[in-house]
Amino acid sequence: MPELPEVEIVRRGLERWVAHRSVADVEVLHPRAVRRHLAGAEDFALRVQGHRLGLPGRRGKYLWLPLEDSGQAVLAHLGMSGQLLVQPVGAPTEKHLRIRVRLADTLTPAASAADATELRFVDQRTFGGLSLHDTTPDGLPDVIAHIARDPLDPLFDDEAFHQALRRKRTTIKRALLDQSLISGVGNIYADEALWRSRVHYERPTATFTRPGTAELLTHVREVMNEALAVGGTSFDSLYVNVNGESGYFDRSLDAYGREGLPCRRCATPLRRRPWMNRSSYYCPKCQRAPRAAS
DNA sequence: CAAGGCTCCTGATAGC
DNA sequence: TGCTATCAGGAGCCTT
Repeated sequence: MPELPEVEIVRRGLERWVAHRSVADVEVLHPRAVRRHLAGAEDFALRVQGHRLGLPGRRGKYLWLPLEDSGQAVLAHLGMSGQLLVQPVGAPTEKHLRIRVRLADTLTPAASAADATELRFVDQRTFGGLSLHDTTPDGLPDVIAHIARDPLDPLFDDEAFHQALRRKRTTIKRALLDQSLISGVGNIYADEALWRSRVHYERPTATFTRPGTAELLTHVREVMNEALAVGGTSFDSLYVNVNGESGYFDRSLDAYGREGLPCRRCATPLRRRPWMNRSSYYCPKCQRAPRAAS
């Protein structure tokens, strides 16, 4: 399930293999994979083809490919199970191939047709998709202007984040997953960062002290950087990076998915609690529930 | 306006 | 064995 580190790995793959190439043709195999396009998938395809692709950008879990000289960009979100694969032309079609982007040129003038590759969007659960948007003057697709910077962004404002927590009347895990406050954190890394910080997921955000917020951000960054260092997490075989290679960070998870297994700090069995139609994993001893919470 | 809940989707797995 | 129920969950959208 791609979170910031996984999406960044994909972005780097696109930069290496797809940037500066031109779109020859777009084939949409599943209409739902094209998002927010009232004119339909066919119109989306027509508008994208013929353009040269610029350097891929990323904000949080969104990534995009600028269409040069158009003021527009193709925005991608991988959802839960989405993959952007660079595959040899003619490679067997994936079972859940949704969109195929044929590229007009090869990587080098000397490359033969046998080396030609294409970009494929593959997505089993179709929570993800591609869309086309105008870009703001700073190059951001306009529809993601509300997405906050991520904690690895040099311009992320720790103090502003702390003040936002103080103002909110919500709980910390909800805040970590609120992409308008801090982007790139999903269910897995939220649980990991909270476990490292010894903070219960239902702690009210308004109770955070400045040092407490600082420690939490430190752990969010640690978790993300460790995942980046090994190329992202994968544990259900649905996520692979842009070249189809699985990550292996899942072996390093301390909280997520470890219900009943001993806490790596205190050996207390970890618990899983239903939470917002998903699960929260935590150590009942290290991460004490706030008094107001159940 | 803020907060929280609902919903989209498919496949693996558990349970009977 | 084969069916059904449950779970996975990002984020737009809706309700309160």
